[in-house]
Amino acid sequence: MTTVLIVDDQPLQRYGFRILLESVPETDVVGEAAHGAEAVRKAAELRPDVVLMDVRMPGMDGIEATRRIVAAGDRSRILVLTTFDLDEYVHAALRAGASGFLLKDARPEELLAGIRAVAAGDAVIAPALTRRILDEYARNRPATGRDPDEDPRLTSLTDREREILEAIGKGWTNGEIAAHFVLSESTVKTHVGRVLAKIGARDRIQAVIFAYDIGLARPNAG
Amino acid sequence: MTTVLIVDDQPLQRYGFRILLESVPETDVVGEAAHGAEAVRKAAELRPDVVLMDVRMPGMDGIEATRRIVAAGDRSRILVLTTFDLDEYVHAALRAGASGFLLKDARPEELLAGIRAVAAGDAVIAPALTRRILDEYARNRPATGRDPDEDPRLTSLTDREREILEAIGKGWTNGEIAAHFVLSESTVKTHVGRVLAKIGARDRIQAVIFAYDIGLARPNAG
DNA sequence: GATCCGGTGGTACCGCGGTTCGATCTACGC
DNA sequence: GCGTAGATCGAACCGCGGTACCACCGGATC
Repeated sequence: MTTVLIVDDQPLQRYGFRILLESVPETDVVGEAAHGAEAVRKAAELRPDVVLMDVRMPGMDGIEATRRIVAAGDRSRILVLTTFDLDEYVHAALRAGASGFLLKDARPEELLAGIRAVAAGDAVIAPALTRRILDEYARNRPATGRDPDEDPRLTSLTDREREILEAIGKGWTNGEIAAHFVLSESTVKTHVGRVLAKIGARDRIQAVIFAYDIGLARPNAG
Repeated sequence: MTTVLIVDDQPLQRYGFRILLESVPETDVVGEAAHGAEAVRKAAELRPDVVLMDVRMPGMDGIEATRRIVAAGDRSRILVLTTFDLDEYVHAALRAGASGFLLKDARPEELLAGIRAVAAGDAVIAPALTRRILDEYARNRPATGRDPDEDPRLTSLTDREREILEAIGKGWTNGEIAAHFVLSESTVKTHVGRVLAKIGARDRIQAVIFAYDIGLARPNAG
């Protein structure tokens, strides 16, 4: 049984959520809140498994409320809901510690599945938003300051050589690189040799260090 | 109607997917491939809306195949499927240009929903994986405030071995390490061998990466 | 057609890296 | 005194890494 706190400034909207959640046996609505401050208070008091959080609310908005609930250390998971898929909302909500972000035009089953996932400790994001987040993520992870592309020693590398350098940075042997890119080991050696020459490294170990220094490789904590 | 190309080296797995996809009216299986190379060829030939791509395959794997199909500029969307939720796979697949990443233990409805989303240009990720991606995305790199001393794999090292590991992290050769500490190269080799064994690295390159991961070595910007 | 570049592939060679055997020496604890 | 752990050194061995040199192909450019 998953306990849920519904946070939305519109009574009708809260009513709709309540009806939906009470129509299935696995969720139990333990409270409602009409604005951020009330949400923070009730979250601390009711300790729900999941908080369904609207973004736009008078007074304290859903983002700030999310931040405070997360900061309070309660184990409640926050599932943010909004009508608008503005990037700022998504960014802010996730930064604030939300476990999920769905649009209000989601189908009922999607919302229920989202609550299930969030309650289980997983995360959900509306597919339409996932696209944009992934684009950013795949493009070498968010904003860590330095952009590898800017390094002059990298601009001289061809696309393939850059891929090879990344592989070296992962600690792969020539054989592993060959297997991964489906090349012969000879070809890999040729590429590696050119990479080393271009970036001014005497061996692949210096190349690994180079990759970390310019941010092409990143420490993998934990 | 969404056209789908099924890529998996296991015929039984392909069969299962085909049965599932043919059980609903909205998807149409237009082809199958048993390995990466065939996938690339058939994707170019059949131009499916969605490619269901297995990761682990003999010869060219799913990651490389994804990269090539995306690079070819076909509008096919790739939905990567795997049994293992290794971060390495997820990273690689997304960087390769996949639009989605699901685990094979997904329920049939989830897979169908994923195909729907991907075909619509959205992206999907298994909730269990989304959690980790968001963690990385949301916390904008927490300044690696890790203390090397805390790592249990380091406590087993003697003082000398720890010095050696630091030297390895700097990219020094055995000869350079010997010169710096005024030792014979044989001794350095002995130490290095023990360090590798203790931290579980197969060669000094893995040791360098290890040193960066635990914060013993730090990227040197510029 | 000629040329250049990037990617791919092969052979041959050599040295470093890593392992596996040893071995001696010191410091410390029982 | 004895045992142990750590540091030091050596010989021999093998494989991977790196270099040198050459070759072929496809596409872009001249």
